Parts: sequence; C-alpha cells; structure tokens
Amino acid sequence: MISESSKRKISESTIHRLSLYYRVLSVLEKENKETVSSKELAKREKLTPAQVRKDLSFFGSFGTRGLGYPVMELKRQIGDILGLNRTWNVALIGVGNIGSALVGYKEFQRQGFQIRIIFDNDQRKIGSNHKGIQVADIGNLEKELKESKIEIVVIAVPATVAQYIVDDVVKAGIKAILNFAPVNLKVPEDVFLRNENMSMELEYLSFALINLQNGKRA
Amino acid sequence: MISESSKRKISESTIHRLSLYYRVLSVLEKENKETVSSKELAKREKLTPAQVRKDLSFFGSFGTRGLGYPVMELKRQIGDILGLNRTWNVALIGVGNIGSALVGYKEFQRQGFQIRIIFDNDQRKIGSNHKGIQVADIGNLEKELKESKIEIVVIAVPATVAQYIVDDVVKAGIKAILNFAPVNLKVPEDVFLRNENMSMELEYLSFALINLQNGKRA
DNA sequence: TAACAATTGTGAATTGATTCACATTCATTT
DNA sequence: AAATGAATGTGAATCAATTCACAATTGTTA
Ligand SMILES: NC(=O)c1ccc[n+]([C@@H]2O[C@H](COP(=O)([O-])OP(=O)(O)OC[C@H]3O[C@@H](n4cnc5c(N)ncnc54)[C@H](O)[C@@H]3O)[C@@H](O)[C@H]2O)c1
Ligand SMILES: NC(=O)c1ccc[n+]([C@@H]2O[C@H](COP(=O)([O-])OP(=O)(O)OC[C@H]3O[C@@H](n4cnc5c(N)ncnc54)[C@H](O)[C@@H]3O)[C@@H](O)[C@H]2O)c1
Repeated sequence: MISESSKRKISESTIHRLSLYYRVLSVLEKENKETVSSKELAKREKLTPAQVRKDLSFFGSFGTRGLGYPVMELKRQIGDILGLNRTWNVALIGVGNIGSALVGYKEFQRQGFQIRIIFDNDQRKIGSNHKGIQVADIGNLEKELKESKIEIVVIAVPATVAQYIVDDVVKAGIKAILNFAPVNLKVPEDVFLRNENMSMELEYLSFALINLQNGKRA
Repeated sequence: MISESSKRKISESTIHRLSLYYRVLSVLEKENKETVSSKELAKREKLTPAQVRKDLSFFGSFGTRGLGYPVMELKRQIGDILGLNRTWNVALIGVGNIGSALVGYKEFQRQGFQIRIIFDNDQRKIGSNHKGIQVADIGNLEKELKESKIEIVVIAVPATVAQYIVDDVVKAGIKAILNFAPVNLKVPEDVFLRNENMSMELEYLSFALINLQNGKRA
C-alpha cells in the first residue's frame, strides 16, 4: 500500500507505462523467461532503461542488481498496483456500435473487468440477452447499479445524452467512469473520469502527415 | 505552413488539445457564438486560459486583444493545422468487433476520415458489402491499397497477426497507421504509428480506485 | 576468495511543459 | 479623442518529467 504522502507524485504517464510493462511481462511469462532487465523491458516498448527503473522505483525495489527483475514476481506486483489481480464489476451503458464491440471483447474479462450488466433505452434491446449479459432499462439505472455492486461504468451512448446519463451514474454513487462520447463531461471532484477519444489519434495522424512528413518525427 | 525549424517544438499534448479546441469550436459555432475568449475555451475543457493561448501561439495570432477569438475563423484555422478541412482515404484491416464499430461510426466520415476499403481474411466476409464498403481479401492488400490511394490504415486484427499485417502495410508505402491491437508494433522511422489502447484507461481507473480513493485526485 | 561483469536504485542535472504576469492592443464609452 | 475595460501574445519563472551517471550490490568466473 502506498503511503498517503507519496500518493500525489505518481504521474499519469507512469501509470500508463505500468500497463505497458504488465503487458510485456505477460508475454515474457509465456516465453518462460525467468528474469528481465530494464534494458530489455525498455526495448520492447521503445522506452529508456532509466525510465523503466524510475517508474518502478516509485513503488519499491523489485529487482536484483546484476540480474534484473523476476518476471512472474514483477508482473504480480504491478498487477497489485494496477488492481489487475482481482475482478471489477463493470456496467456498460449504451449497446450500439462501440458498446457491442466492448461486450464481445474477451480480453477485458481476462484482465478482470467483468461486464455484469448493460443498460440501454431502446425497447428492442431491453430485456434481451447480449452475449449472455442482460440488457436492463436505463430507467432502472440507480437501482440496478447498486444491486449489481457495480464499481466502474462505461459510457457508450450518443454525446447528446452522455451528461444526463453521467449525472445519474454519479447519483448512484459510482466513482469511476470510462467515457467514449466525444464530450467533456462534468463530474464531482471525487469521481474518476477517463475519456477514450478515438478521433484524437486519427487527427494526430492527419496532423503528422501534413506537418511532419519531411522533417524528423515529433 | 509551419517552417522547417519550428516543426520540432510542438508537443503531442498541444496537438491533442487542438483536437479539443476544434470540438468546442464546433459546438460554439452551432450556438451561433461569434467570438470566444481563451478563458471560455479553457473552461469548457478544464484547462487554463494561458494554456489555450500558448497552444494557439505556436501556430500564429488568431485573436483580437480585448475581444477574443473569432469562432468560425479559428475553427477553420485549427482545421487547416489538423488537416480536417479535407478528406483522407482510410482503409480498415479486420472487420470483427471493433472494426465493425468503426465502420458504423458516422462521425469519422463527417470529420473527413473516409473508410474506402476493408480487408479481412475470413472467406465469409470477403466480397461482401459491409455498410456499403467492399470487403477485400487481405491477400490483395498491397495492390488494393495503392489502387484506392489509401493514406491512413487502421489495424483491427488480433494482436498475434498485427505485426505481419503492419509489415505488409508499410511495404505498400503507407505512412500513417492507427493500431487497436494491444502490441507494440515495429515500423520504420518515417511511418507514423499511433496506438489506441483501451485497456490502459480501464487500468488507470482500477489504479485510481485502489490508490487515490481517499486522497486528492491525481 | 578475489576480481569481474552486469544491472539496479537513485540523487542530480537536464530537458520539456505549464503557468505567471504584464505590456500591448483593440472596442467601447463618455 | 481620451479614458476604460477586456483579453491577447509572449518572455520569464516555475513546475514536472526524463535522462544521466554512478555508487552499490549481486552472480559468476578464474
Ligand atoms: N462507434 C465508434 O467507433 C465510436 C468511436 C468513438 C466514439 N464513439 C462514441 O461512442 C458513443 C456511442 O457510439 P455508437 O457508434 O456505439 O452509437 P450507437 O448509436 O450505435 O449506440 C448508442 C447506443 O446508446 C443507446 N442510447 C441512446 N440514448 C440512450 C439513453 N438515454 N440511455 C441509454 N441508452 C441510450 C442507443 O439505444 C444505442 O444502443 C457515441 O458518443 C460516439 O460518439 C463511437
Ligand atoms: N473489441 C474491442 O472492444 C477491442 C478493444 C480494444 C482492443 N481491441 C483489439 O482490436 C483487435 C480486434 O479485436 P476484435 O474484438 O474486433 O477481434 P475480432 O476477432 O472480432 O476481429 C478480428 C478480425 O480480424 C480478422 N483477421 C484475423 N486475421 C486476419 C488476417 N491475417 N488478415 C486480415 N484479417 C484478419 C478476423 O477475420 C476478424 O474479422 C484485437 O487486436 C483486439 O485486441 C479490441
């Protein structure tokens, strides 16, 4: 457990890189590698060895000088930090194009993110079973979120209604929200909100093609 | 046009924020707002006015002191910078869960990202029409990419085959790739590769729930 | 068991991004 | 036409993230 005082200084990028390390370690585990150096870890994700060591050092000393890091053990430790050695009860709101894709994605399940319930306002969808998961009426949102002990909510509804939905989700006491709608949602200070903005990366590519084509990479 | 020397100093975060500004400006345009201040722009995306002004200043002076920025004009300018005032020929490789969602997403079209052709290796899908777009055989990748004058390729195939596919895409001369597979793909220096990693944001939420719950936000 | 090679963990230095603060400019009002 | 108020554009200052560089430690070899 991280001490109260050390909490504030771990950056978002460090956490994102932990996700990458975790992914690499999973691969190394399958390759039956016992240990891995910061150099190798860095190479596999195009980072620097110093970056890897610094990131890990925020959370403890996991390596052995001269040898490197024990693959299985480090994976477990990062898993503990990121909360991947447990399951999370997830609800999905809006089962259209993107919502359906998420439901069909088994990798999330494997990582412990279990979609327990789906909400929609389309009468044709409500009551049906979407890949084995019940589709509930958005009208029963608060009640069902509580009954299913949901911890994380994924928003996949049109941008126009996302703020209304999120207000209800917050009222139901949810503290973690992943939003796919291209809109800046307002939530209270104590609710964690992350946005998945697919257009951004396409737009970055577009920018790069126009502006960086003949120079060095950004 | 940006001068050769100024190219290197514009950060990725600045470009990502331009995307946000563009989105806000589109909304303001619909609300018939003539001008907008850096203060208002900042408020709508939870940024600081200084940040907004600094970001824009990298590309020129678009505002009027005492007044603010002209909404339509600034939108057009940012659109020029990001390449959104034109269309891009996009190819999608892999039309499974996530690929289908992307094809069904009209917002990309509206932004100028036009999916012209889809590739898959599933015989049941090849030859069919997916929402009006032809599904081609992955075997004809290089030929078809060139014929369709594709500029951006979106990878939505299983992680296990993504590197092989990307190698072929690069061979076909494509310089911009958006990858949805959770794997670090290797591409030459002159190819722009962006990754869309949905697990990362879920993992960040998981981390936040465990580690930041009782303290201040990260 | 001593020397060697490898690699960590971490303060210090550096580089990069954000914020500050204010002179400047423009529109409006008197 | 002068005074006022609002808001930009930008160097300088601050804050944050990354990289450097090296002492410390471990496993291996002679
Ligand atoms: N499809 C994509 O690839 C993609 C990519 C990026 C972002 N997004 C965003 O994700 C969101 C969903 O996109 P989509 O393409 O899946 O749209 P969609 O229209 O296919 O799906 C939206 C779903 O939300 C449901 N819904 C609408 N209003 C609701 C309400 N008030 N309560 C509950 N459910 C409601 C609809 O019945 C539908 O099932 C949008 O905000 C979109 O901008 C989608
Ligand atoms: N579904 C999601 O929500 C989601 C989220 C994040 C990341 N991803 C990633 O996106 C990728 C696709 O995921 P998915 O859920 O759509 O998988 P999927 O299995 O539904 O779709 C994959 C598609 O790729 C095609 N394909 C397989 N091998 C191919 C080849 N060699 N050449 C051409 N086409 C080939 C398949 O026929 C299929 O249509 C995966 O890498 C996955 O990890 C998916």
